[in-house]
Amino acid sequence: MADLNPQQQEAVKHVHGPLLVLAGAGSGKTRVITRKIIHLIRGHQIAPKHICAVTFTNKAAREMKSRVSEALQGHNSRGLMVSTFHHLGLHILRKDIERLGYRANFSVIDPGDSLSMLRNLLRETNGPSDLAEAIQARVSRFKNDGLFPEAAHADDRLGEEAARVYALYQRALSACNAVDLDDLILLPIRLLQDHAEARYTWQDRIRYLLVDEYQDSNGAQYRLVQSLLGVRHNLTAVGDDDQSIYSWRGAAADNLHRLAQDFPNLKVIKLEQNYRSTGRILQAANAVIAQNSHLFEKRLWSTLGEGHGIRALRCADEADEAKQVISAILRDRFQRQGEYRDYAILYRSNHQARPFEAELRNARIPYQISGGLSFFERSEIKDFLAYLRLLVNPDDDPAFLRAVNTPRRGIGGSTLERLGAFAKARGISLFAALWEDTLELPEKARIALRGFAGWVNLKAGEVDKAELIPALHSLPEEIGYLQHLHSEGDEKDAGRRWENIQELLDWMRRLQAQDDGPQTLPEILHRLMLFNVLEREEDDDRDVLRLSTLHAAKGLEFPQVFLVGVEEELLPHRNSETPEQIEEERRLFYVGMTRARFRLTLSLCRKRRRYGQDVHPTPSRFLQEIPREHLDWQGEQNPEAEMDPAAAFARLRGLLGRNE
DNA sequence: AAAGATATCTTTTTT
DNA sequence: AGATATCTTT
Repeated sequence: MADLNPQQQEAVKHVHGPLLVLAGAGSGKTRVITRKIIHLIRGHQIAPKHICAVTFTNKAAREMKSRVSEALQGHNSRGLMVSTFHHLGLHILRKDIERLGYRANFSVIDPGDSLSMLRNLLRETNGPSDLAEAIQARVSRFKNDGLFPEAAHADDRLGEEAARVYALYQRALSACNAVDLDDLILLPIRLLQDHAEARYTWQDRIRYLLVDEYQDSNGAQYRLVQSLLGVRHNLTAVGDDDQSIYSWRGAAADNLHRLAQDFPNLKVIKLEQNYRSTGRILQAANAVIAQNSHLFEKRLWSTLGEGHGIRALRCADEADEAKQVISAILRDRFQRQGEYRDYAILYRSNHQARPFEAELRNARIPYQISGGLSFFERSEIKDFLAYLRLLVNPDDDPAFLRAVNTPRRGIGGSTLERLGAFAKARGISLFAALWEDTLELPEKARIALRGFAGWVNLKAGEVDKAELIPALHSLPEEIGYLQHLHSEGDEKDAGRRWENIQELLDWMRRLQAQDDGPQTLPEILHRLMLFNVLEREEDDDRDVLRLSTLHAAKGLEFPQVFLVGVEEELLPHRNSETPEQIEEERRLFYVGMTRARFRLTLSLCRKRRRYGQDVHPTPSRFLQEIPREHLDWQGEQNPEAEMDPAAAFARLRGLLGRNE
């Protein structure tokens, strides 16, 4: 323990009772959790299966797990649970969902399917189907707040409508034997609340619960944590209210505060020594975040020396910004003989990545980008997964609808509509409905439907018995998917899509080959549903430059960070209006700054294209919150930055002349 | 059903 | 500007 500071040690050694660790950026919080797990296992002889650590992302979970098992070497870490909240929920449901009236082969549907289900429900009930997205967000919000349909209320029209549809939606899901992402938290709450036996089992199983990024947990997750703790209260919550950036998703940073009320004997430890950033970066970040109101006071300090000031780059436009940033990276990398992975380009919203991607491709620099279009949103992947889902759970209506006519089988819209109405009236799935003899259909349609359904049944049995992966490999051919791809687009496109399917199969094969990897199709499928990108361990070791949103950068660190587009309307984002929203934007900026170890560069543009029109952004207000002595403007002088934005804007307009 | 023309919206952030 | 949805025409 000699390599931990006194506060970290205290946190690790505090084993019994509730503990809150207020961990500033770069204060070694992941280390504390990891070490505590090891301490529990080695020092206190706790069986790994009684320890559960919850992280915010899959990646963080993977990292933590590998660090623990590395340190444990001799000890077996089998049974140790390190996962996201959603994964934990899935784990619980896999064991106990039958108590809630679902069957064990339940599907997890993606947000796209959930949206179409909601849209259909709205259409059927003459609701505002054009507002399906907004309603989906509201329903999701209910769920994130831990509210079941009967408890969901709202005081506006849209909310009322959402509450109404929420109930229908849950019923529809249950007819399909399916759950959505939010249910992975919500249903376990219901399970633990209503089923004492399950409650005791899980409370006995999870004796030590450690939660990372606690400031980003939402109401539902808070309730889940409470119900898992039971009377034991062995909770270690680690978080930082200054890094709370998910309130739009229902996260409540005052979950940190609620802990103090819920547990009078809560022990609070602050970690204020920063091991990541050099002094001037930290001082600048401190100055910025000092503008916010705080739940807990803390002040980060570092012993890494003063370091460089923060470099500020003024660029002509977004293309110039990309050019300047990337040539600065190239120059620096050459001088230091460093690696691409030492640099990250961070931005507020995804679309800002575009000019950078263009520039990087141009310069043939390898890069990795966060977010954007996910692998699992590609139509060929969705199609293929729909087949797999159907083999596991034929009642999965969204999967059925997708698979039944891809490739075309001559089952038209009117047939499906009639089938849908029949199923709805009886509260059964489409698959179940098509076997009913009372269903009135043209003979041709009936034969087509039952032919397809018969194939599903046959194949499901086959996949169950035979060697799994070979059986799946033949699937795309068997359903004529390759042909389907070629009939849809050009050669190149079809080839790429086919490769994507092969890649997915390959990924499944590797998942299965892992030590404690999923073995059966349902297991593999459940695992797949919780990823939005194909994540591979090898990816973490590649020497590539990182492009990332500020949100996705949380928890990461880089020797050098380029935080781009530091302009009003972008950061803070134009939709952020209330003081609370501005504070969240400021935290986002703070999170970005504190990712940097020894060099932080900010950039902003004089001109930018928005919706095809030129705009002249003003420097972000956050820029002015950085003490001037820590800010080094590059190139020409920047009087604008010191001016009031309106004055700067007027001056810019003058400089650029008439063209608006 | 498919191609082509036109209108409309887009840019928050994600497990 | 570029992508996507919707409408028109064959």
